[in-house]
Amino acid sequence: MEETGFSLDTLRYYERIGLLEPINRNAAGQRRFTEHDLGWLGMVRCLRDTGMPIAEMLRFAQLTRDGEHTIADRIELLAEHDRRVEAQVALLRQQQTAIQYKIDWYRGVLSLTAGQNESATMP
Amino acid sequence: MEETGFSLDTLRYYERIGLLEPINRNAAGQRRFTEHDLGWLGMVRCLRDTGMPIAEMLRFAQLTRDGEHTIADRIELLAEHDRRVEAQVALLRQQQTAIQYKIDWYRGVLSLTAGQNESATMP
DNA sequence: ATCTCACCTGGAGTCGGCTCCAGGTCAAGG
DNA sequence: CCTTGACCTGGAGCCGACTCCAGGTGAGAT
Repeated sequence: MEETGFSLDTLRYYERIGLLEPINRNAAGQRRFTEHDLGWLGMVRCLRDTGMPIAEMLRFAQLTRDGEHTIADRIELLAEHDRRVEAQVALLRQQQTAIQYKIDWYRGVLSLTAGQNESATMP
Repeated sequence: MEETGFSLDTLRYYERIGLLEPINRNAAGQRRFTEHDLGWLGMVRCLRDTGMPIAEMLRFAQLTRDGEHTIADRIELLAEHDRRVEAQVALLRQQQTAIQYKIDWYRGVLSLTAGQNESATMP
């Protein structure tokens, strides 16, 4: 199995549920991914890793299958997802700040405690 | 139920699994969250929303229960999580760029098609 | 006084997203 | 020629994180 970045089982699963159109097989019935498949898988990876649920990816897949006249819909779908990603990043940044603040706070406690030990162990 | 940002069921679940220490009750047996509880819940929200699995939050909760001598461990845990969040944000940004690129590409197709229609509808 | 209603409990169910299993098929290497 | 190993299939199982259910309780409104 070529390194698509997904496990074989996951690829089979994606094909089963229709997120991938039926993959071509060689004489022995084994999947042979085309460049086209790999391109689509790249898209899937991108959407999945940015948190798009499978149900929505299925909708996107359906739109791409339905032809050129769905392009406006596809743009809308992606643009909305893009907005969600934007929001997600903003929230992550904010929460990261809180985590870092907490770490710094702990560091403060730690240096105070070290100070205490210092004076306690140096009478 | 006060707005902790979690559903009542989720709060009960968190208490059951030990992510929250047992919550004080009023005479009727209903939960009354203290400021301390709310502070901890804020932390939980922060960690959860940045993708920390419950198992790791449980570990963090255990460390805080175990007292001051675990502070170095807590710093380490949070610092490592912080690194993961950093990586997550970087990846999201990258993938967002790909999504935006795709949107632009679709827009290009769309304007070409519109152009075609234009010339097609204007003989 | 009775009704509504928001909470309580333990336990079971759901959902998304995989992941594993048993049994079978080919192709190539020793 | 036989074994190994990577793939095939349909279907079942698993995991994390909730979410819902049935039956019950006490407090306040009508």
